[in-house]
Formats: sequence, structure tokens, C-alpha cells
Amino acid sequence: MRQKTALIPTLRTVSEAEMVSHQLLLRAGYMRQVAAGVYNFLPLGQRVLQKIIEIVREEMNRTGAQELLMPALNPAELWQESGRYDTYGPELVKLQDRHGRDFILGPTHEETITALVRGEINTYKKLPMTLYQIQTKFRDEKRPRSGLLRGREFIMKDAYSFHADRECLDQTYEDIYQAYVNIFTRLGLNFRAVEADAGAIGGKGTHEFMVLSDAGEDTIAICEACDYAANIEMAEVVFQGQDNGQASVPAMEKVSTPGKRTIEEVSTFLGLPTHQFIKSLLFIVDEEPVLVLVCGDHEVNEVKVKNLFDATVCELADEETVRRIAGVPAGFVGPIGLKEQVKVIADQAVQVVIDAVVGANEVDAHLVHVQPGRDFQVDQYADLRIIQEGDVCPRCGGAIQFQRGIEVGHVFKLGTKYSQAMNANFLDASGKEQPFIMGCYGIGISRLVAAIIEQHHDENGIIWPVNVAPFAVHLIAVNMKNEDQAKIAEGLYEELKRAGMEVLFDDRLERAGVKFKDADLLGIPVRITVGAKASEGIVEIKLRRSGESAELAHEDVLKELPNWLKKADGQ
RNA sequence: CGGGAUGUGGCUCAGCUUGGUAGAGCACCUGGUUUGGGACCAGGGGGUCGCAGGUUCGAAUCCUGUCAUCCCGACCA
Repeated sequence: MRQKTALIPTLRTVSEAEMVSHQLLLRAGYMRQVAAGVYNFLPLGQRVLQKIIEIVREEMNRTGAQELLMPALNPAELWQESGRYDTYGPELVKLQDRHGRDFILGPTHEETITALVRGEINTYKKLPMTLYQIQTKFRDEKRPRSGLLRGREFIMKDAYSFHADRECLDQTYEDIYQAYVNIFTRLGLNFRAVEADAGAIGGKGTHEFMVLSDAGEDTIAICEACDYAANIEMAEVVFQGQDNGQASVPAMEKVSTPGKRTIEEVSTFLGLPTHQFIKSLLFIVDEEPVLVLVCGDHEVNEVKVKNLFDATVCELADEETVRRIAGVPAGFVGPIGLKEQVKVIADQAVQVVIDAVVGANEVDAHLVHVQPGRDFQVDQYADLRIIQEGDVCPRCGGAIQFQRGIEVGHVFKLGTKYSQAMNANFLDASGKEQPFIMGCYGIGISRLVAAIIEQHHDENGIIWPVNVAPFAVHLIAVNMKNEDQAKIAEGLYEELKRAGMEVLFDDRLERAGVKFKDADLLGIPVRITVGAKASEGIVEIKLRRSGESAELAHEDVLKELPNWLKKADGQ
């Protein structure tokens, strides 16, 4: 491609972009914003997208999955069948056609694929079957942000597998998991597969693929010693308490704590360490109030509370509800003497606290010398807190560390959630009707573009891994008005193209400085500069990442190029 | 959805407090000089000041409404 005529509008400055990837994509002319969370992919951006798609496609096909294409526009009826038309929430883009019929723009396609398979597959002999598509998805985000990382329209690869039994699903899940590892490795990403919560899609068994980056929106717990990694919501906390039931604790006593509501405030006020406090939080779990207790230096993990009750909704009670049940504003709530009797659950660490401090359910007062079991009863102890850095790894006992991650893929075992809801059945070997057992597997394609940049850039611009670079080679004629340079550059351009190389040729009548700055910004891995020494037939080859360079005769470029491409991703 | 901010040539912004009919840099066009890290000189084109209403002799500027975009938070496959 000739740069003189290409649409590669680089910018010196951009204002509306916080994240590095967002800024660089705009500055280097890979994309332009159309609306909040909606973008044009310009020629370079489109090329990167296609590179990623091709890798994803190859690895998916290798697992035996078949590619198809479903519509973005789907009838509301499908979503009413599964129930998600009402439960999915305001992120679902709804619209009507001219006849007033309801449609949605698909944020995901479980309904569509299930309806398709329901109509076409009715025997176990056709199973298992995995179908996937690469397509534009819509999600009306409350707050689109971070460029491609959280858009309202984005490109996703979504795959769905159908099985006659669980074991078969497990096998496909493994296969796709491995395909994902291959994909993200080929994309040059530093990533981890983490255990995650199944969330609203439902089902058991799910992993998220996280690209490690401080720019990520998710926090993941990683073991320093082994390969354990989990979404912070899921990370299991190992119970390490000693049973100190023997310790003698003085009788419970009420103390005045005027205006001191937070653990921090009361702790400072009483001069007692926070781990001796028992924090009492009132949650509403599926309409029912539940008092959750954790140690003062711990945080409640709502997902764990929710899962303990196998509930669908779990949220912190509002101020009004707290007053009704505890009789006091939040901050003075405790397990002893509640106005209304509620279920009390506690984190496992609470049972070994000695001589604790709790809220007195009385304004400006707390209780000291409280002993769980002696002074109040707990209905159930369980792992209910959020894991902390330094906690023990549930696998190997090593230390847990936190890292930020960008979610780029997920694999779910769906089970029969959709097949049952939508009555999608097949006949098994004994002629009995069974709902399909399903899996679903997504990869955020457009988000990957940003994720790769987050891990591959420097202060001058993008540094693409060779596998996803829009071009392999950036050929630069320093001065197109110089006949030697123009001639050699043109010759190299034709030669490289003929050899099947993807080359971007900077044939613009710009000054050298402009060309080099733009080249760094664009991030093409190998640069070939035809400059002053063109008269001697010498050109320069240079790697964007390492800066390694050499001079060589222009006739040797094609021969040497493979070696340079091979080490372009190094260090 | 709550909080904060911003909308002025293609881009980045000034002007607004104190109303008088729009500016700079970059980009673009013409000519010349220059040519290995975002050149220089001279000339030139381009803007219903987000939109609507109001106040006023007069509004980019003041008031009201509205829309859009960005940031923080909450939420989230």
C-alpha cells in the first residue's frame, strides 16, 4: 500500500482519550470515533482486525468448529422465549420495525443458535456440534469508555457447542480452552485463564481469559508460586484460624462511641486493632434480609453470599431497611439485640475472633469483650470475604497477589439452561427426548486490538507483534525527490510485493522527521529506510521493538528479511 | 443511573468574568528555500461559536431549556 494515497490520518494530539490504546489508535490513524462507544475502523485498523480474525478462525476450525453467520437483528420473540427479553436489562438494544414489531440487536446469540439447532438437529448422531460466528454485537453500555475496551458496538467471536452428555461437553470445553490458549499466545499476549463466576448467563464451570494490564477493569488474584488464578470474586479464602475457644474473655460491655461509625474511626477511638472488630452488614438476598459478619479488616464478597444461598439477587440493604431491622443507622449495627430477627451468617474467620468489638444496635455505642458463640449465635459460617493480597493460595499455599486484567475471552458450560427454556431437544440412543447440553465460548475481537496495544507500545507509539501487524514491513523513502532513493525504493516495493510481503510504502513528499515519527507511531515491526546511502545501493533495516538496525545492499533485502521478521518480536 | 466538566475552521485550544459581530498554533492550497527525527519565508481558502428559546439597540460572551462528548462512581457478558 502506498502511503501517499492511503487513508492513514495520523494526529499530533488527541484530547478525548485517557487510555494508551485509545490514544494510539486515534493518533496513529487506525480508527475514528463515530459516537460514544462506536468507531470507524480505518484501513490500518481493519487490517489488524482481519489478522486477529484469521488467527481466531484457524484455531477454531482446528477444533472442528464450523463457522456460520447469524443476524445482528433478531426478533424479540426469541428473547421472550428464553426470558431474557425482560431480564437482560437496559443494555439490550430494543427497536421496532415499521409494523411495530419488536426486535433486538444481539449482544450475544444463545437464543438464535438454540432456535436454529432446535429446528435442524434432532438426533444424537449429529452430536456433538460446535458452531461459531464472528460478528458485530450490541450492548447499550451505561458508560462506554476506554475506546475499544468498552464499546456499545463491538466485534466478537462467539461459539456454541451442543452435546448429548456432560462428558462430551467437558471434552469440547477443554478443546476450546486449549484453542484459546493457542490464540492468545499467537497474538503475543501475556494472559492468564482465571476461574470466574458464571454470572447472568448461568451454568457451572467457567474461565475468563485475562490479558494482564494495569489498564484492565477487572482485578484477578494470582498465586506467586503456582499457576492458580481466579477472578477476585471467585478466589477461595483458605480458613487458617486456630480454635481459641479456651481463651477467657471478660463480660460484654457497652461503650460510648459518639459519632464514630466506620471501623477505622471506632478503632482509632477505642485504640483497638481493626482485626478485633466484627463488621455487620445487612444484605437483601432474594428479598430476604441477612446479616453478614466479617472481621474488621476484611471485606464481604457479595458473590459468595449470593452463591451460598444459591440466590439470584444479593445487594446491600438501603438505609431505610437497615433502620427498620436494626433500629439504627448503618455503622452501629451488630449481631446482638437486633430489632427484627434475621438470619445471621459469618465469615469463617469470625469464629476465631477473641474479645471482639461489634455495633450495639444503638446510636453512638458499640459493645466490647464480645465473644462469638457465647454472646451471639451464627446460623452458618462460610467463606464469605474477598481475598486479600498476601492471603494463602488455595492450591499450593503460596502467596496471593493482585493484578489487573482485561477480559478478552470466556468459556462457559451452559448446560441445559437455554435448551430447556426454548424446548430444544434431540432423541438419544434409546429414543428418548433430551434437551441439548450446551457450552458457549466468546472472544472479544475488537477489544483484543486495544488489549494488544496496552501490552505492546512505547512512548513513541504502537509496537505490533508480527502476527497482527497491519503490514510486516514499512518501506520508507526518505526523500522521494532524490532519484537514487526513489528508484531503489520503488524497486524494493515491487520486489517485496511480488514476494508476497505485506508492505506499506511511505512515498509521501514529507520530510524525514515526519516519516520516522509516523513510522514509530504506526508500529510496523520492520522498517526499511532508503536514504542518503541509496547512491551506493545501501539501505537501512531496523526493528521497531528492539531498535536493532543494520545497513545492507538493497539487493539483499528480500533474502535478509525473514531473519529480521523472526527476531522482530524479541525482547 | 448519581457526581464533575467541556462543546468556538479538519485537529489542539484562546476569547466568555467586564456583551459591540471571531483569533492563534497545527493541518490544507499557491510560490520559493529546505530534505535522516514532527522545517522556514511569503501569500491564500475555510467557522450558522452544539442546538432551541429568551434578555438586549446589539449575544461566542448573560439567562433558560435541550442535545452531544469526556472524566469519577455505581452497574456489568
